[in-house]
Amino acid sequence: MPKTRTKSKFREYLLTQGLKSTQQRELILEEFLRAGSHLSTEDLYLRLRKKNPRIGYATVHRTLKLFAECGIAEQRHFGDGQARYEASDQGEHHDHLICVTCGRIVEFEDPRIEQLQDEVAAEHGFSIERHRLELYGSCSSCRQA
Amino acid sequence: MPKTRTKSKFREYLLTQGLKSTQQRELILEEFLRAGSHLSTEDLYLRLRKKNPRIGYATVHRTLKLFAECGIAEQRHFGDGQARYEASDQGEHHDHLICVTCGRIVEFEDPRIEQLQDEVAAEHGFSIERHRLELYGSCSSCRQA
DNA sequence: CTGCTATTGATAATCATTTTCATGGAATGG
DNA sequence: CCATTCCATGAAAATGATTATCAATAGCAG
Ligand SMILES: [Mn+2]
Ligand SMILES: [Mn+2]
Ligand SMILES: [Zn+2]
Ligand SMILES: [Zn+2]
Repeated sequence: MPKTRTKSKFREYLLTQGLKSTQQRELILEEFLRAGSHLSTEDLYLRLRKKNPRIGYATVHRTLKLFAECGIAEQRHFGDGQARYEASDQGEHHDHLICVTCGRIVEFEDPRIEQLQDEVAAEHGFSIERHRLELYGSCSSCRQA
Repeated sequence: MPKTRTKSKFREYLLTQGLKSTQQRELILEEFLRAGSHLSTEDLYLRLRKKNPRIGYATVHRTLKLFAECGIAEQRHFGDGQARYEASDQGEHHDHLICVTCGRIVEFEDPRIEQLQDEVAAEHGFSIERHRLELYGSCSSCRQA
């Protein structure tokens, strides 16, 4: 959760994998942590270009995948055709409410739902390794307008 | 649910929309209903080519979208990058268990989960218009192997 | 420093999906 | 039955997101 901790986790990952710590990777991680969650590769790329116009899209893309491999970020898909990333909260899990009008995303976690998912899976002989729950609708401000 | 009913619903839709009933559309619907559920455009296209090699991919694609518009089919995305379609059970809803090893898909519906989703949404001031719940894991046969 | 190797970024390749457009076919009204 | 109109079709190209390629560059171990 603290940015410093995330950064050291990433540097450690690079070390153990024989990868190099570079200016770009530092910059991308810095901006990724500064920016709000659920941003697409393009979102982050555009933000980064303002600070360093020499950064390449491919590098941003590869670095975000690295973040995911390393466990400091998670990839999401909300049905608009592009991958989004968010910083991961160390083993914590949450699902999403998405406003189809304004795009607002609210995170939630409901242990009762998680429990029922396990039950359902067990009834069908499945063991779950991950799941995906997204609720699409309109947020209160969009309904008033 | 009965195929004849689905077919007449489609023909009726074509009529009311000023669209034409064609050999291809009849053929595609026939094969769509015959084939198992959750097939991709390509899956259906390949099946159709065996019977009529002159059919075009674009036509299959457009016709599947027509089915969805008309309400006789629903589009799904299970994270493998391609859209899948299944015949819709008239207002009935279900979610999916997906085996990440063999690709098997099991359908389920749990009113308790649906209920909790509504509660969670209400707590955050959202009104849900649709949702998506997918449980990924391994089925019993894949775990034994 | 030097040299080895990973990384970078411009560009091209992929892959599913969607569009384009010339041709063919379905329906309607003589 | 014919003509006309307009929709549908299918081959091919366009799109958009993602991923691969490759020559030039930059970490880093020695
Ligand atoms: Mn989130
Ligand atoms: Mn299904
Ligand atoms: Zn909203
Ligand atoms: Zn399986």
